[in-house]
Amino acid sequence: MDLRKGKGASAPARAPGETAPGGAALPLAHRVTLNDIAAHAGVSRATVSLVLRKSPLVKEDTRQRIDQAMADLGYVYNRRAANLRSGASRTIGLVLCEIITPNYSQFTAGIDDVLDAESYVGFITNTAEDAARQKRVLVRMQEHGVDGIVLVPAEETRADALEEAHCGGLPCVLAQRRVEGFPADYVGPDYAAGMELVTEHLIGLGHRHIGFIGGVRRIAPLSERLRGFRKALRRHKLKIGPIVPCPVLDRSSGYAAARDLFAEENPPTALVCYNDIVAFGVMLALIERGLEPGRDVAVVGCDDVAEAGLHRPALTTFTTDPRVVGREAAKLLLRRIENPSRPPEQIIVPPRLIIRQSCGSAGPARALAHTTRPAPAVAATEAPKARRPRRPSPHALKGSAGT
Amino acid sequence: MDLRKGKGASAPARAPGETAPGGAALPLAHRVTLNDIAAHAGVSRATVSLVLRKSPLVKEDTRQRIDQAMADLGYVYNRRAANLRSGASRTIGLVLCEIITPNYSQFTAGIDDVLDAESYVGFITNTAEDAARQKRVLVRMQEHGVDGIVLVPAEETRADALEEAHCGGLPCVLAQRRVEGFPADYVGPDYAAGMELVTEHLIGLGHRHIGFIGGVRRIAPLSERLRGFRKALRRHKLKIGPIVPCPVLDRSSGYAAARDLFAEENPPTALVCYNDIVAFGVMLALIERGLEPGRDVAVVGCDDVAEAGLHRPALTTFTTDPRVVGREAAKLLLRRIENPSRPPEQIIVPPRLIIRQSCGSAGPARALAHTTRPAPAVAATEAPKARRPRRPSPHALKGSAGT
DNA sequence: AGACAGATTTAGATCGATCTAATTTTTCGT
DNA sequence: ACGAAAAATTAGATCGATCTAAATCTGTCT
Repeated sequence: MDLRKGKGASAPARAPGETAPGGAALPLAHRVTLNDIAAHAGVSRATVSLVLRKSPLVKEDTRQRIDQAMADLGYVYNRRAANLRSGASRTIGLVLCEIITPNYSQFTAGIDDVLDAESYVGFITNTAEDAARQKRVLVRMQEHGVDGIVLVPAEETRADALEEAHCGGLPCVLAQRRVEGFPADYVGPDYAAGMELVTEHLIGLGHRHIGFIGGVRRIAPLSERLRGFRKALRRHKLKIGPIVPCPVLDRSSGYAAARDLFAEENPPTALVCYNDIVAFGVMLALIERGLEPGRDVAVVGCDDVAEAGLHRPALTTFTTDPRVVGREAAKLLLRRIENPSRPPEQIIVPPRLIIRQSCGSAGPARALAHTTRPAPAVAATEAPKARRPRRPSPHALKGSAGT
Repeated sequence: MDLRKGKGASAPARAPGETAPGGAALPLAHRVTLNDIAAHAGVSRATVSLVLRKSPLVKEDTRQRIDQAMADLGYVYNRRAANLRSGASRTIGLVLCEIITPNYSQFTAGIDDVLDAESYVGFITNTAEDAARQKRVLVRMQEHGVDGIVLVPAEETRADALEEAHCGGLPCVLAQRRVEGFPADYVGPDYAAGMELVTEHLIGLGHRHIGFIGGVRRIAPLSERLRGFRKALRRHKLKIGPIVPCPVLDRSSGYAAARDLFAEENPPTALVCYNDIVAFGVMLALIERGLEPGRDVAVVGCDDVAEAGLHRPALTTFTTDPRVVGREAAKLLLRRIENPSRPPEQIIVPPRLIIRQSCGSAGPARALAHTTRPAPAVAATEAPKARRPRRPSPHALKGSAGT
C-alpha cells in the first residue's frame, strides 16, 4: 500500500506523534525505539531498558507507565541492537546434512521444542552432504552471531575443517554422527544398546543360532552395532553366528548377502540386520528361497523407516526417537552456552524396540494378511499409530536432565 | 587451535580492559573487528568496510592488503552490527504449522535452496497448529529483525491475528494455505489443475461415469478441487458423476462413502478421491464388495503420500512437488523484500500426475503381485525412485521466473 | 606551477539497544 | 530536620558495523 510513502517528516525524536492509529498497515515508518517509548512515558531510555529486562530496580508505578507506552506505540523489541551490546543473541544455528529425511525433520522438531520453550530461535540450513556448503553455512551462522551450533555433520567431515570454520571457538554440539578428532559435545542414538535389545529379543524367542548382515567393515558404526550384538549373545553364552558385512547398505546388497549365507550349510534361524533397508533385501532373498520371514527365519532391522511397518511381513526393528535426540541436543547446547568451559559431554539416547511380525513373535504370524479389520490386502498404518501413545522416555544415560 | 588463546595484546583500541581473563571460559577473547583489521593493515575502518562490501572505490593494492589482514587475524564478519546500521539483515523467518510432515520438510528444503543461493539464512519455527504459539514466534522473528517471513499458517489463523502480530508491516508470503482477508502474497499447489489432470487421465482410459469422493462441504479446498474435476468432465461433455463429500478426511470415512455409493444402482466405473487417505478407504470398500481397484474400478487420489506407492494396488495420484513450492515461496519473498510496494502476487504451482496401478492403466493391471523382480509379496519402493529422475518443472502459472 | 576532475581514503555520526558509573529521589533512624 | 542508606533513575559511553560528507591524493591539462 503506502509502504514507500513513509510518513512525511518521520521521527522527530521528541514527538513520535500518532504512529498509526488509523493506518491499517503502518509500514515501519521509523520503527518504534526505546527513545520513543522513553519520550512517551516521560522517563529516560535507560529506565525503559531496565523494564524490558524485567529488572527489579524499577518502581512498579513507572513500570506500568512504560508498559502502557510500549503497548500504545506498538513497540517491537530490537534484539539485534541489544545483542550488539550484550553479546548473546538467543539464537543458534542448526546445520543439517539433509533436511528431507524424516528422521531429521523429527530431530528438527525436537530442537525447536526446546528452543521455543527457552525463547531461542534457530537458523536452519541444509548442507546436502556437501562439505564446502557446510563450511560456508557454518561461517554464515557465525556472521549472524549465533550463540552456538547444532551440527549433523556432512559425510566425510574432517575435524580440521570444523576448526577452520571457527567452530572450535563456538559452542557446538554434534548430533547423530561423530567427527573423529573433534572433541565436541555429542548426542546420538545408542546403536549398541539397540542391537543388544533386538538380539536379546530373538534369544528370548528361542533362537540359538543368530547371524548378522550388513555394515561396512572397519568403520565405527558397524563395530558399535556388532558390540551390542555380541554382548547379548555372550551374556547367554551363545556362539556368535556368521557376520556378513556388505559393501553398500542397500536392499540389493542385503539380498545378495542373505542369498550367499543361505547357500551354505546350517544357516542361522534368525538374522540381525544392519538396518531396515538391508533387512528388506534379506527378506527378499529368504522368500526367493521359499522361506517365510517371521515363520521360518526371524529377521530384525534398525531405524524403523516408514516402510518398516507397511512391509509384509511388518519388520521388527528398533529406533531412537529422533525428536528426543533433538531435544537432548538442544538442551546440551544451551547448557554449553551457559557454561562454555565444562568438559565435552556425550549423550547417548536409548533405543526403543518395535516388535512386529518379521521376528515371528507378534500376534499370529501366519495370519498376516487378515487382521481383525476388513482389510484383506491393504497395508494398514496401524504400526505408527500403535507407537504414538507410548511416549518415548527422554532419559539419557549421561548428563543431567536440565530443563 | 589458538582460537581460545587470543593473540596476546590484541587491539586494545580504547583499553576496554580484559573482558574476562579470570572468567573460567573467556568468551571469545575479543572477537576481531573492523578496527583490528584497519590497524593491522594501516588504513581506516571505513576503507575496510568498503572492501567488505566489495566497493569498486578501493584501490586494488589496498584491497589486497586488507584481505590479507583479514585472513591473518581470522576475521568473521559481524552481520548483526552491520544490520543495525543498514537495516536489512539477510535473514527471513520460516514459520511452519508442523515441521514433521514430510511435505513440509521438502518445502523447507526448497526454501533453503533459494536462501542459500542468495546468501540469506532462515530461522525456522514450528507452531504445531497452535495460534498462540504462532503469534509468539511471529513476534520473536521480528525482534530478531528478519527481512520477511514465509508463513504456513496454523489452522484457523485469522487475518486480524496476523495484522496484530505486525505481519501487516513486514514482507510476508503465505504458503500452502491461504488466510482469508489477509491480502498477502501466496504460493501453493494447484489442486484444481491436479484434479483436472487425473480426471482427464481417467477419461483418456475410457471412463465415462466418474464419481468424486471426499471433502468437507462449503470450504474452499473442496470447491477448488471440484472445479478441476468438473472442468475436465465438461470439456468432454460427460455427465458429472455422483459427488459424495465426507465429514472427515480419513480412511474410514472414505470407506463409508464408497460403500454407500456402491450400494446404489449404476455406480461409477472410476472414482476421483479428495486425497490419498480417502482413496485407501475407498479401495478397502471396493475390495470388500469383491471389486478389484485398478481392474474393476479405477481409483485415483491426491498428495502422493508415502504409502501411495507401497499400497497394493499402488495408487495413481497427483502431487505438487513441495520443494518447488518452497523455492517459489522463497523467491517470491525475496522479490517482495526487494520491492515492498508491488501488489500481492499469487503463485500456483502446477501438479504432476503419478500413474500407478489403481487406475488400471500402468502396466499389466492383473499382475500386480508379480513384478519383473523376484519380489512376490514384497512392496518394492520402485515408485519413488522412478519419479526422482524426472525433474519437476518449476514453472509457475503466474509470476515471472525471477532467479 | 596551478587548477581541476577523478580516484581513494577517512573522520565522525549513526543504528538501537546495554552497561557503567553516577545522580537524584525516597525512606528512615535518631 | 538532618544525614545516611537504600531505591530509583539517568547521562553518556559502548557494541561493530554503515553511511555521509569531507579530505586527501593522484594525474592531466593549460
